[in-house]
Amino acid sequence: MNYTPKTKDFFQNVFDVVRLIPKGRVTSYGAIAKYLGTGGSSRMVGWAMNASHDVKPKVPAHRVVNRNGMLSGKAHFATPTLMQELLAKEKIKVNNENIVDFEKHFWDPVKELGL
DNA sequence: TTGTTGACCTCTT
DNA sequence: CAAGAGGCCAACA
Repeated sequence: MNYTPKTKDFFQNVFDVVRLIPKGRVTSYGAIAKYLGTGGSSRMVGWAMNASHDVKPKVPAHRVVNRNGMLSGKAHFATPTLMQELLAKEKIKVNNENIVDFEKHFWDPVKELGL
C-alpha cells in the first residue's frame, strides 16, 4: 500500500493502523511510525493518539504502548486505570504499568500488513 | 515564519 | 547496571 503522507493527515494514517490492530494484540509507537515511513518520528504517533479522543470511530489507543511494553500513555486516558481495564478485556495481562508477555501480544503492522 | 512541545527511541556517560 | 541527554518529524501558538 502506497501511503501518501501529504495526501491525508498523519493522524488519519496512524488511526487507520491502530484500528487495524487485532483484538488481544498490542503494538508500539515506533512500529507504527516505522510502518508509516517516518521511522524515528515515533513521537508523532503518540501525538496522533492525543487527537484520537475526538476521532471516530473510537481508536483503541490502549493497544498502543511504548517499546518497553509499558503503559506510558495511560495518564492521557479518561482515567489512569482505563487503559489497563481495556487491556484486561483484551485478555492482556498488565502488571502495574507493564504488559505481561508484551512480545507475545506484540503486533507488528510492518510484518502483518506488510511494508 | 519561528519556536516550543510531545502518550518516543537510542546512544552515551 | 542505572541514569541522563540528544534526536527524530509534525502540529500548535
